Amino acid sequence: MTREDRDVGVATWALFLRTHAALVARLEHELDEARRLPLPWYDVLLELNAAQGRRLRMQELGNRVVLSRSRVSRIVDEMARAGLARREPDPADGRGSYAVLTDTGRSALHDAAPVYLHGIATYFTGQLSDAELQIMHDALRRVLEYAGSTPAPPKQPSG
Amino acid sequence: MTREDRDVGVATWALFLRTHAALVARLEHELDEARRLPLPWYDVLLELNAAQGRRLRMQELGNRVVLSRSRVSRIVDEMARAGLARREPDPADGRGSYAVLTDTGRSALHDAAPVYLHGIATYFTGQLSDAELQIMHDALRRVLEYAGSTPAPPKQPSG
DNA sequence: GAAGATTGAGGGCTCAATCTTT
DNA sequence: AAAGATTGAGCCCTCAATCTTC
Repeated sequence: MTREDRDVGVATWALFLRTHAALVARLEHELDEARRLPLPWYDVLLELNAAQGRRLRMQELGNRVVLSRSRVSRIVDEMARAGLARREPDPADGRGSYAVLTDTGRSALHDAAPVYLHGIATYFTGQLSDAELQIMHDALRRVLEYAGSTPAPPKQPSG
Repeated sequence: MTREDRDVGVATWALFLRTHAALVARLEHELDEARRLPLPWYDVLLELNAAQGRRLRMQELGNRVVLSRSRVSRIVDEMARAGLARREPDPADGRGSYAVLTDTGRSALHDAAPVYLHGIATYFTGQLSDAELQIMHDALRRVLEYAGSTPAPPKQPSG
């Protein structure tokens, strides 16, 4: 790797950080503006809707939305209070607890999805060619897999 | 844009979010492990070091590290207490205030840089080909510029 | 005693209000 | 009264401790 290439690497990393910050702020703003919906709530709705039986264990939900179990626990509480989800104990294992999407939640998702999708289409994919998109997809998959495969900073250790 | 392409778009966006979370956690961890240095501190050191006279106005520093003015104000306080930076009033404008890199700060940066650079090289650029890196660089630049150019969610409005 | 989940405590970050200088 | 910066209030998030069930 030449010196220029290394500079491109650091520069790209910096761009990655700034772009992430800008885009997340953007989408959060539009989602809140249009639907009064925090981004993490949207993510939870999305994952629950995609899951078998529209329900997920707390831990699994946390993994998918990239939030700690404790945060998920509180968010599901709030969403339950708002009627978008409800809790259900796991009949097979008394320790486990499910978050289940309600009809209200489902309709909130269908209501919010166009806003979010439009944001992505406008600010992200809209600025990229099909080829770029495909390359980024493959590249990010590789990076993510590597970061996940290696010894990892223990996020919320077992006990 | 075909249906598959749109799916790739959303999937890539999702990967973007997950990869960002994983990588930042990674680098933060290694930097803290090796040098007891929070990532925002590293960023501040970096920007101050790169700046004219190794000093920057609070507002400008905030822009560069993607942090609010208030956060920067507090971080510079902490870093001053740790001896890595100091404050200086702007002689030309009594309202303004500079953050200035100290020798200690400079040496802390030189100490920490290899750790950070190594992390980027290992987890990010190391997983990408030169071509991919170049494409990502150009693509992100375009996305960021567009997100910045458009009416924007007012981050900390003027007054 | 380990696993799933929740609760308590605390840090990071932003917004709004305030203070100072122009 | 506007601009630069700091302070006060409060949300979001995680870690550690705790409770319950296996």
